[in-house]
Amino acid sequence: MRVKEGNKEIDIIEAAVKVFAKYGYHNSKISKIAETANVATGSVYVYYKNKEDILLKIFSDLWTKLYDELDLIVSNTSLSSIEKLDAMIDLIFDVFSEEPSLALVFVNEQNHLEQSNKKGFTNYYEKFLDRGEEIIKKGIDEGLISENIDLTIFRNFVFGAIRHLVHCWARDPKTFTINKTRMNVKLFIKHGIAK
Amino acid sequence: MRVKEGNKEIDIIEAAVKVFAKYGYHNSKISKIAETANVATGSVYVYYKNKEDILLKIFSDLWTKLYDELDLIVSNTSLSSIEKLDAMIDLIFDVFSEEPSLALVFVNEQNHLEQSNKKGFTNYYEKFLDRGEEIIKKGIDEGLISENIDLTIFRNFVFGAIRHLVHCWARDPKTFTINKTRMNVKLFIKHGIAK
Amino acid sequence: MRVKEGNKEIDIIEAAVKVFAKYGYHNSKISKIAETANVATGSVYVYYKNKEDILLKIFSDLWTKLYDELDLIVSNTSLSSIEKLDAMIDLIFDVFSEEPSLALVFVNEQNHLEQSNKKGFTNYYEKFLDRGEEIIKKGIDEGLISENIDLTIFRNFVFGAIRHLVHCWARDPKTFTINKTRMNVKLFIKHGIAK
Amino acid sequence: MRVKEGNKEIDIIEAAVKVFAKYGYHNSKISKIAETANVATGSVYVYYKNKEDILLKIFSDLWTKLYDELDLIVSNTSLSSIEKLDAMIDLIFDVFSEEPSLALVFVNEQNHLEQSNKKGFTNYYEKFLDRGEEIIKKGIDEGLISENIDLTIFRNFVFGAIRHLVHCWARDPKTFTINKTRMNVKLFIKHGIAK
DNA sequence: AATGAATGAGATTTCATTCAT
DNA sequence: TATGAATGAAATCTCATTCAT
Repeated sequence: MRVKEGNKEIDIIEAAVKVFAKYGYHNSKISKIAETANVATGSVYVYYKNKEDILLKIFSDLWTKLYDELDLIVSNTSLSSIEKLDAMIDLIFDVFSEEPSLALVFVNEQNHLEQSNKKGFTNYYEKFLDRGEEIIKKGIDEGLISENIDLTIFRNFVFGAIRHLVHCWARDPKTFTINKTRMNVKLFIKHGIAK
Repeated sequence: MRVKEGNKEIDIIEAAVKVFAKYGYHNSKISKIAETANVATGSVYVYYKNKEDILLKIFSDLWTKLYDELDLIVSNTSLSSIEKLDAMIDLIFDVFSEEPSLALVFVNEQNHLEQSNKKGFTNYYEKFLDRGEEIIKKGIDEGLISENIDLTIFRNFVFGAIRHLVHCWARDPKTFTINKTRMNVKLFIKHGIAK
Repeated sequence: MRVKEGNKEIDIIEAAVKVFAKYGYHNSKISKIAETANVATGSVYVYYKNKEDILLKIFSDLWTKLYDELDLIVSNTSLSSIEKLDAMIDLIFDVFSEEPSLALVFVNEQNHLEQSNKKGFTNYYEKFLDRGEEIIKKGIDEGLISENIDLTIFRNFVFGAIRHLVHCWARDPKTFTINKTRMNVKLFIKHGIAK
Repeated sequence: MRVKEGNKEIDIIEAAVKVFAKYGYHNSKISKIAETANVATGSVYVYYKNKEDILLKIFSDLWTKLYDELDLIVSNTSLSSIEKLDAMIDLIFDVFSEEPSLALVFVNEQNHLEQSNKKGFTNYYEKFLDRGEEIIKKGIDEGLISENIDLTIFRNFVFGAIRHLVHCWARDPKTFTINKTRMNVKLFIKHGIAK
């Protein structure tokens, strides 16, 4: 259990996630974030260099978490490649379904950060995708997955697809039920839609 | 009277696509767009109400074009559903591969517009997806496509996947060759990756 | 009878009176005046040097008209000073009651012009007041009007009072009926309110 | 924290009165007001929402002050109605003679505010006139003032007259000496000019 | 004379960031 | 550390005026 004991550094991040999710990065004011975090405007700059730095922290935390969890899956020797693939998809949906605001920020602002190409962010993001790619490679080696696919393309195909569906879910959770969505995704990825 | 030489209305849009692609919508200054279009700053406002109006025009033009072309495909009675699906994928890649800047704007700013939810935009975008969905429905009826898929989820799955790959291509055309990319996409969508 | 035969110079003035009355001088756009006059924007500048020039023309026309009519009254040897005073008051109310828009422009923008202190305007305005002052002087000489009044103060007292009442009337003609208003004004000026 | 030295809120208002008086509301730039107040441009917006808000504050302060002082006069049981009327006239001249700039702003911009009809302003202005009207009503009841006058017209007659004279005084204090002016005004209002 | 597209100077306003306390 | 008043650079947008036709 996390106890809320006035950790401003964390409060600010949590507030920023909410505010960025609601208004978008560029329309979010530092003063609004500070207010949401119950902190003075100036205090934000005690913990973060500037506005972008906050976004950077959000994403690096996110990808670190995703990476660490993915690592457990990949390292788990009792799972087949296909099962790992499923587990990876579940992981992503699980992480975001806990925090819809984070999902929105992730979807809307990831491009922004990629453009400014900060280290510490790209690192973890790429590492995550690399780790996911290992699953597929293994699957190919084991003969479970087709050898005719381009791994780089595939991983971005999946990334884009899931990101957009997370977006859909965050905006309209009734239509895009987590379980229905993830089930379909697994199906599409593994078997496509052709009969 | 002073008469139009050239076509400033179009020049401005083309300039805006370039500038938005390079700097992102929020970091693009009207003065930069005007400069790029060889036009005075004020002239931008002769043709467009404000900055967002320009973006709106870019997107509504884009989706109108995509819709019209998709319409031809869907109406073509000599194609099977699967062939139509392939043709739709080709269409998207074709449109963007002609204009990498437009591709970047499309990828980065679509969310922005969806949030402000302007008419004239959402209309065409949704209509395009609706039309694409018809292909799949037909395919299901014809027994070519699995009946176990959720159409709404599927269309967003594909939309997100392709959008991200277009992005990848625009940023790194060497790695994400148009042909290799579209080939893989068709494969993934139809057959998935499982053997 | 004035025949409307496409005299742009006049059309523009009449349009300007309407537009200034509705939006105020500073919020009135030349393009709106042109539109109202059924004339192209550029044509306004064929007849008037700039925006202020239009206002100047409105006021100089107004004061010229008022002056000429007042001249007739003052020169009329068959009227007593008191009757002339009454006639002057009637004159002002008559002129404005014909054109409520003009009344509003008069009230709201006179100060603006006085500040920029253009000739051709101040001239007629001052001449009008001078001519009015003659009536009072004569009345004093004839023993009809108190000799204890400061003429300069009096003329501005009356000017300010009537101007404001014209304003009241233009904004709320039901409450400030022309006849009731002018009757009261005559009473106040001549006899004050004390019993 | 950085703490208020001096009082910028008041400094800005005082600067605005000067600047509005000199250039008129529409020709006054925020940057000029800020400069005059020895404050950064942005600081103006810390205290006031926008330019009109500043004007609003000036007027509501003014009318509040006038109202409060008039209240004392009206409530003073040792004065006759006629004496109260005189005191009211004195009050107005006293308030403005302390601050010629304020007088000019009052005269030139009151209409502007009436048009945009903001609350907090109209309230106090109308309340002041209402309170003044009470004096007249009482005077009528006491038989000191003629019962043949329309109160609404009268109050606007006086308001317009005095406003314009305040204007004359502010622009040319030599000619329109406060004392001479107020003396004449009292005379005109009470006894008119007829012998 | 008439047009209206084009101009560009300039003003308002915003808000990330600073810094004195 | 914490504050929040103060800053001022920067960007959008307006519109009077111009001028090529």
